[in-house]
Amino acid sequence: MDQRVTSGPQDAGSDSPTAIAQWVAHVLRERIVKGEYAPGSRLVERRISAELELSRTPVREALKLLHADGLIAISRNKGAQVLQYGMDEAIWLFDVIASLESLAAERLASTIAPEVLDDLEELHDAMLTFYKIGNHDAYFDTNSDIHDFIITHAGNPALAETHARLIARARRGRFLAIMKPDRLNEAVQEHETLMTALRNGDAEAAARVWRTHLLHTGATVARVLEETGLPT
Amino acid sequence: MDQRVTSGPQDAGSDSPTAIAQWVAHVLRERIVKGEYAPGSRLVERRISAELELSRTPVREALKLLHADGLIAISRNKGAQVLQYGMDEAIWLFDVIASLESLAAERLASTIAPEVLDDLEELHDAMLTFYKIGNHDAYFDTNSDIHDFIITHAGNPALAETHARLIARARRGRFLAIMKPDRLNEAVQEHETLMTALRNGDAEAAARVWRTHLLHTGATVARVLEETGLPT
DNA sequence: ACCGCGAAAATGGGATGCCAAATTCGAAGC
DNA sequence: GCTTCGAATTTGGCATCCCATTTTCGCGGT
Repeated sequence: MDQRVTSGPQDAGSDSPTAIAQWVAHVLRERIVKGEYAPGSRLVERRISAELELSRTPVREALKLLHADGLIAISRNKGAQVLQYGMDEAIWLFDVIASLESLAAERLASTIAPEVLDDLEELHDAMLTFYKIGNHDAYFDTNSDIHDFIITHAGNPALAETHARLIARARRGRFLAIMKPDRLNEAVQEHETLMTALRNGDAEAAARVWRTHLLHTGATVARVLEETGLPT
Repeated sequence: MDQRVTSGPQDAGSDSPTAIAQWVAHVLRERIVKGEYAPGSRLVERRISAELELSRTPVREALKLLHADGLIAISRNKGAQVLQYGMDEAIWLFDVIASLESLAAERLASTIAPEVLDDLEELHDAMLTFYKIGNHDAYFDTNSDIHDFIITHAGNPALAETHARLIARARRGRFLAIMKPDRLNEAVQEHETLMTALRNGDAEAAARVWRTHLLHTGATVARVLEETGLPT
């Protein structure tokens, strides 16, 4: 297999430090998220270095990054192994994400400036449009943008960092779980409720609906994980 | 090479992989938390390797760990730098920690087994005793044990990991902030309220009081940071 | 056939050398 | 005396080598 496709390490912002390691981490992360590396797969430093045609050092750093992301376990003479991902993991993960994004929504509701709200309204409208015309890819992308927007504009860097640490694992579930139409309707309604709360500056309502929204999403992911293949 | 120093890396559980890097990280983390390395200090790989008498590799890994802890920034040719820590950082941090521990308390309240509650009662009683006799060190240690206990027994590994990532920074503030007596009384009362909620299996009340408790703690830390030296 | 046992291979951790980029500092020019 | 430019130094990133430990696997004994 040759992942050395039309985009080498140098494409990913060579100016930033440890750019190569981050590129390697990105490549491996995508493979794990997309299931190309099944849970339990062994990621051997020397094999990956040979495949990507670089030394073990950046690969090793990349594996540490994936470990920090919670995607792999690293043991001494067994290589890095892709962690299992099932119902329990999804529930646990979204429980935490729900708390964090709820906090973000709460803080955002009480501090949001009109022009920031306008930007969010635009994203929201775009999402609604994609929803109505049935463009699922664009819908999900815009949906992710909205969630990121809320986290980013909550004004809490520590919150943003903590959240960022968890999204890789969340994406892992979302990739398997193409939301069902019924859940989709509910999700859109929850988004609508959040917007109302933000417009009214109702922090408590924003926090509540957003936590519920994410817990529902987690439950949906867990359900899909249960229905499809049971890893482990 | 033989890096055998008094109280060297091999003391910290040589069985686990990357034991040396973790030992180095521990050493440096303590120095940062205790203010031995002031904010803005430069942590140079080669200098630390020389001082600890080992090669740059484990030191480099340790620096990555501290970076993941949010204690330092790493830039290409300037060495790792200790991040600032002031009011804002403390508020941000405890906002997130409050959300996480609140979730833990909520989940624990609805699932706690009687024998687990008994263990927690013991910790709680011990803390009250230390409080009454004025043993502040033991009080704070037991207090930390209680917080850890709640996180650990909430039954959510993702939550525990996420929380663990943040405590290093929290300790940084707590080291500067020896709580004031008035806040201490309030804190003890909040602990008492939590225990009541847990005994009654009242998840909502447990979540509410525990979040309040941690937000108060964060505010106290911020206040002390404001009163003492203003870094930045 | 089956069970040990030991050698060989696999594998991650650590040490070290080299390189590129950035910072520093002194000398030259104004 | 002040500014500017360039060379030397500093410093982290990457490559490569060696080592300890674990795993694997084949051979020999029972």
